[in-house]
Amino acid sequence: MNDGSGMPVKTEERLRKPRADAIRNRERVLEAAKAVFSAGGVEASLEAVARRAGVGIGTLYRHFPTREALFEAVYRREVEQLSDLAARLQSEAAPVEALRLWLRANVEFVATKKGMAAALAIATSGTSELTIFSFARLTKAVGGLLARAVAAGDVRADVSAEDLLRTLVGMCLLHDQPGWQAGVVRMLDVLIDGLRVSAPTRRKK
Amino acid sequence: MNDGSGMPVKTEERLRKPRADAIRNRERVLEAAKAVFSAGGVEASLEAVARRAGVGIGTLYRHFPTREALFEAVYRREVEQLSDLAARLQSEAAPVEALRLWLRANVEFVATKKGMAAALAIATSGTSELTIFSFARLTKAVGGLLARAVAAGDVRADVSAEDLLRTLVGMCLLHDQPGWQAGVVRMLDVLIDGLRVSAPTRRKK
Amino acid sequence: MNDGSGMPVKTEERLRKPRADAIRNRERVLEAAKAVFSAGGVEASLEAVARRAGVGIGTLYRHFPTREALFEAVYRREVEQLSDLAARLQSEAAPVEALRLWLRANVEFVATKKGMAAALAIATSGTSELTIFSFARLTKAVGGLLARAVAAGDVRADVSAEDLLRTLVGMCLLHDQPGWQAGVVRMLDVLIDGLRVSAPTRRKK
Amino acid sequence: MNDGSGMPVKTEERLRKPRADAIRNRERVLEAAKAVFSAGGVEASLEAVARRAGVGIGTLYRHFPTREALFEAVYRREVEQLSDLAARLQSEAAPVEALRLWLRANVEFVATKKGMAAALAIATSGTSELTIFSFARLTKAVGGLLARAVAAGDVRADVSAEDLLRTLVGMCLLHDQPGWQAGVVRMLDVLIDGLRVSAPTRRKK
DNA sequence: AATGAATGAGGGTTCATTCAT
DNA sequence: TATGAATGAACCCTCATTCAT
Repeated sequence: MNDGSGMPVKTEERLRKPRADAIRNRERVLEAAKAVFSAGGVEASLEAVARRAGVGIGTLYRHFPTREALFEAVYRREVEQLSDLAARLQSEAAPVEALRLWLRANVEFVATKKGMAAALAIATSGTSELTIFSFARLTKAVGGLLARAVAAGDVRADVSAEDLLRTLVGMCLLHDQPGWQAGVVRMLDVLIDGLRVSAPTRRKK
Repeated sequence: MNDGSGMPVKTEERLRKPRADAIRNRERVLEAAKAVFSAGGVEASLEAVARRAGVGIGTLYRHFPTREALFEAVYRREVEQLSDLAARLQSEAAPVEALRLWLRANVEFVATKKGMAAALAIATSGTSELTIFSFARLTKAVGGLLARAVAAGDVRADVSAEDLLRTLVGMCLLHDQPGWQAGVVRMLDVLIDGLRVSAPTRRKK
Repeated sequence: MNDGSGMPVKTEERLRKPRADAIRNRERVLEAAKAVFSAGGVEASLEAVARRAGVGIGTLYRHFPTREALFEAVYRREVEQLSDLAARLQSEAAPVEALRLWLRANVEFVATKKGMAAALAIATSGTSELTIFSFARLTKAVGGLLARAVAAGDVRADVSAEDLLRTLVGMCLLHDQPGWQAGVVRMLDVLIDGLRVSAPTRRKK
Repeated sequence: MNDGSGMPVKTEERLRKPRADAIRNRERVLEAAKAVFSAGGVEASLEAVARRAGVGIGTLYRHFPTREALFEAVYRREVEQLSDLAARLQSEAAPVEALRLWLRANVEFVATKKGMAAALAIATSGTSELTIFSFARLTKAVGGLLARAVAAGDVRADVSAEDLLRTLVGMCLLHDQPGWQAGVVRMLDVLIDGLRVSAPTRRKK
């Protein structure tokens, strides 16, 4: 899989040419898919994606042989962003605040990219090998924040990362009601208050 | 044909036509719909419902001329049961406990009748007039319990019934993971702790 | 089939009871069918007919076991009216005028009962045994008028009743254009002028 | 991939993609549609058309996204041929003869391509913008011939092109009876005799 | 590699017709 | 007899996926 050396070892002349446009097309499809899944929901047709990307449907299939593969590719980067954010918050905010901010960031994501809700739902309940990876990554992200808060003595220890993640995602699934975003943020605060070990500082809005 | 009494009973209010099979079929379709909506989500095919119910697709359409009508019929009874339970709990348990029990009852419902999750989701996010009614009814149920707890000074006043209901439903939506039920019950306790005005009594498992 | 006498001859007790409502229902269905076929075209659903008649679909089928049978029954009386009219015109108008009036009467029929066009079309092109009878009857009607005019020396002899009937019906089939009725009447006059043996008296409107 | 000349031809106006099969399929669908619409009327099922054409239903829809589009494609060429013929006859035959020949050509068309009857019927009674165009074209065709005959003093002036066209089409609609074609030709002659201003030359068969 | 034509399964829906009550 | 419930074939149409060019 990896050449490993800087010198051409194989006779595969394929390595040279076909890069530029192939990569551009792949990128275009990803962009289009994000937009289309956001706007039209997860059920959007792949033809619509291809059309928006300005490529043939066949090209889409070359890059992403199944619908799942495309979906995976689309939200993998989102998952990575959230994961990275968790790492950053670990060192940039107090334990409980870091947790709160990360949870809210998720809400933001769903608010701006409707497709994310489905993506997260799949990540948390899907059975495919691909989604398992994403679930693990997100669990690790929230688990790290949670563990730090527990270690600091701020948060009770009997709640698992999985449960918290699942709750978060569930809360975001019903994002079609007016005012859902404010409601979810409010409930996250309530939840965090419930998590606190003692004297839950009632935060003022 | 004969009412068994020996005397002709001609009063037209007598069942003009028995329809043993019609009733049975209607029931079967409802059962099937509950199961299928549970497994396949709200978008499940009506043909699948008919197939599972063991009736022709035409029969399904006769009883429920629109998809909406079927939904409505499926979840109306569940919604009513939950609504009735809330009324009963109002007078049979202490405010916070009543709230907790009702929330848990919802989880039970979803656990035993998978269809409920979809039903609740529809009730909380549907846009049809029918679902609006159901949403209102559930909101009223939880709102009553919430208001009582607030009035008793046990629970903070800045959380709306809508938000609480939506959170509950969201938490139940991902019910395919192993151990989801225990996790949700745990998170509900956390949530209630967060709702308490003071000294959250940490409940022991 | 016919009792023939005024005294009960058969032990078939069925002869007494079931008349009144059965006949009424048959009549109602016929009326409804005429209305529905007129309004909704020939493709109208039989359920719609039954609904309009206020009877069950089963009842409709009891009286008219096939769609064809119903259709036949509906337009048979219309055909009979046209046939009777031809007989009357034979003795009440001059040969050519009688022909003209009868042709126009057909147009009137179609104008007031849209279904008639289809009925006539079926009568002239249908292959079922039932329609053959109607075709024969109408052919005889127009044939009588035509023969009389030929015998009087007013009309050429090389046009068959079938051709004339078919032409008439065809002209009426396109009855959806605005002004079709006046147009058809005008063309019928032209046709009659063409039929005349000599000096076609140009009729003034 | 290579134009065979040995030199790269990059001009984009070159056929970007040959689609031998696509063209063949389109043609097949058109043929099938003509046949099926003829046999089963305008309401014939598109699935039947696809079946007869030997292509998948999806292919039919790709080429003709709506039923209307298929109609349009089917009869446009026929209408054009008839229109062109009218233009040619204007200069190649005496006024009345030109009219007669054109009317007969229509009969021929229907006789050889049964689909034409439906096509003409649609053209004369359809309400879509497409059919209006076709109706206008045919009206213009017959109108030109008619006007020339009127100008020559051969034909009465009080018959409109629309009426004449509609009559012609109606006459051809019932083309399932044996001997219909001879009958229609005969009636067309009668009609033309009726149209003549004076001394209708009785044509011998 | 890219394209887009072809395919057909599948979902929604209607209705003619049969059959149990 | 009258009723209307049940059935399923047939239509329409969409789209995921395959394949020839």
